[in-house]
Amino acid sequence: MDQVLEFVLAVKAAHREINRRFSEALNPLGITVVQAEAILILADDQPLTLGELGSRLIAETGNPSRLADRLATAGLVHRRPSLNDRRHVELTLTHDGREMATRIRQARRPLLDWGHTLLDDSQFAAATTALHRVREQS
Amino acid sequence: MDQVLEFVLAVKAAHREINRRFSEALNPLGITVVQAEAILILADDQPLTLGELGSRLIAETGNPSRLADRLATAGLVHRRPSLNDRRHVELTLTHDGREMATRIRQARRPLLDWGHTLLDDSQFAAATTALHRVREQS
DNA sequence: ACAATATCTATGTCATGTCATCCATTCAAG
DNA sequence: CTTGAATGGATGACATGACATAGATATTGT
Repeated sequence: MDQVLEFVLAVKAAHREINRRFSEALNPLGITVVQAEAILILADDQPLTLGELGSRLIAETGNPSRLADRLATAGLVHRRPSLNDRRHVELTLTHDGREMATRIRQARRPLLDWGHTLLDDSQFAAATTALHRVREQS
Repeated sequence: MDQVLEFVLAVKAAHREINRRFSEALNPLGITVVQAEAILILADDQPLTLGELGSRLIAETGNPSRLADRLATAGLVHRRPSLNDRRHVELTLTHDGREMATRIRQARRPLLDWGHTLLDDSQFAAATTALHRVREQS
């Protein structure tokens, strides 16, 4: 089979497996993989508007307003219209959201440890570089 | 950042980019990436039951009965209960489905050519091996 | 043969990705 | 300043992935 096609299928398969494992690890916390990503992004860099969060989530199009809905409903995120530009919505973590960020980091640690058993550093570096290449070139 | 985490994010990003490009290429055909995958799988190996198709699509859980619904509605796939075991549904491509398989292969060729410009063979082989490792190990 | 179990598919629910559209707000051109 | 364009977000529509469950059919144990 074409080598590019094999690579593409391998990316798909790895993505599903990674999602499955992370989803399983996050299940006790009652949140999804994407929700966890959003919380960690906010924990690193608050406040963010919906659009900024969307860019960091690598969501090509659209905005994560429904994701923010669910996080707000779950009491993890606070939404407030920006004072400077009332088109913007500023997102910040609530107290529960900050606690959740800590629990997410704890929950994913075993997965990262597992990952380190799969490949050595140079292999990870090479694979990551190859994957980045897909996005860099037009 | 943790190397595993970088790898995981790179897999996500590459997956989205790949899907975006393939989706764009298939758009003129009026089908989605997953539908195209299913059609090519059937073109290679007919007939298949829903469960068999599901395995080849690397869908972890569940069955692609709704996917088959849409392909049948679009007139690309024929569904027939198996005579041996009436729990099974046998899927075969219609005439339109076989034509679609050809058009899918044509539509994706430029993408595969583009892929070959990104990395050389050994780089693809290394990356694919690394990605497979994610699924092999438990 | 009958009953319990297993298998395969269909279907419902929820979260997400993607696309399109609408509305409020802001900015820019005149 | 007023009007038109641009921006940010909300929302609807559709396909999908994942999970759960139900119904039909087949298999197994007795």
